[in-house]
Amino acid sequence: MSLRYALIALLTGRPMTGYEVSKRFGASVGHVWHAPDSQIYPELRRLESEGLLTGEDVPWGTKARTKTRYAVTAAGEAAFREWMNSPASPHHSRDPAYLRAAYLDWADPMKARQYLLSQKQFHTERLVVLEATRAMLADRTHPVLAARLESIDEAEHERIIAFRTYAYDGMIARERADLKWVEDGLRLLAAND
Amino acid sequence: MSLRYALIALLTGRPMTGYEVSKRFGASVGHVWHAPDSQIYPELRRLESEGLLTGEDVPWGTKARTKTRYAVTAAGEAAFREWMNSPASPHHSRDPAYLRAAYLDWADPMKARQYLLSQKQFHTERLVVLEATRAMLADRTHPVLAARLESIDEAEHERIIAFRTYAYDGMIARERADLKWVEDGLRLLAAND
DNA sequence: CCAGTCATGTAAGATGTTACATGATTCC
DNA sequence: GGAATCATGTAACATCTTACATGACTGG
Repeated sequence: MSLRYALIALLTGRPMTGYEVSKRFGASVGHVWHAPDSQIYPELRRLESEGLLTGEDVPWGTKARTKTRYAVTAAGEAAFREWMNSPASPHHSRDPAYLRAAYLDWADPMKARQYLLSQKQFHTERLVVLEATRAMLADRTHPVLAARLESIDEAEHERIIAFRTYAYDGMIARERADLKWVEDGLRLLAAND
Repeated sequence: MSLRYALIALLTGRPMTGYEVSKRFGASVGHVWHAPDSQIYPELRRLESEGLLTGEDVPWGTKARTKTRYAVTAAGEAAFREWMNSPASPHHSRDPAYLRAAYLDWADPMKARQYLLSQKQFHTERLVVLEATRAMLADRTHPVLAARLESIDEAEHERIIAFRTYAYDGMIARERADLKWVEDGLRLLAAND
């Protein structure tokens, strides 16, 4: 259910084609919510059919080819606002990392170490990307944020930026906690073998 | 795909009926991996049909009623070990909390505050439960862990407990980070309104 | 002219959620 | 006798993953 709101949220920044949306989901939005193309295109169509987005055919290339540029409608903004104001259902996290960690005694120590090292690399890389994105939000060089700010009263800019960076602060804090945890795991393995 | 390994992992502690498994998923295992009854019972049957578990009918009550007690087979242990040794696919976290946080400017400030307060309560309560469970693992009063240890050479006990508590340390650290983040959010809201 | 990007999906299957459904047993 | 617990699901639907599929356009 969150995918649709992630899509609307993104498109409040500025209108985009499905392809652009899909690229964004591989980058900044993807940090917050991941989805593959095969979910994005159909969901955009569904949102359009429900009147939360408009799909405008714009010419592309030399021939009579077109691409669809989606924009949020007033109804879409209202639906998003309503979702934002609705109470959140408790979120069950289901992270296989904890399951593996708890039963690491069942793994070959070599493989366990390899696993933790790959986790370490994953978190390290993700941390770099998150921090870079947060910096782009803070200094307003983030393209979608910049587009969004243009359509908004300047008095509100600071507030919007504060919330966007706040979300990244949470993700960054979590990554740091996870990274430290993985490093503890490597020490634990080393101590045991 | 992880549900089945969570089930096998739990049952390596000791044999259980579907009902006991389901209760455990509402408690300690549930911290690591959540699943409702409607997933648990069919999956246990599937695992039995694949030979990873055995289902033994044991009498229950006075009449000819029976319940099924599941136990891990050698094949089940092998499959679990194999999974533990396989490289982990990158895990895409999809936490609606970050999506909401990033767009908190769209919410009514009152509702945003209520939302964050409910998040705070959720994390606080979860933290208490996680710490209590971790303590029970550390002092070996956790029933499933205790049962598991009985069937295992004492030289290995420390190692097993270390990994079980290590998993909880990760979840606890994450909860603490999330809690701090939520509190920052409340301060941010207060500063803005 | 060829590689990379832009553009848009379908289809099948796995997984997870929500709601509903039923009855025995045990303990007070 | 009644409430809580034990026991076990089905059914419908939503969501997500994985694999496959196609072709035009752009820049070097």
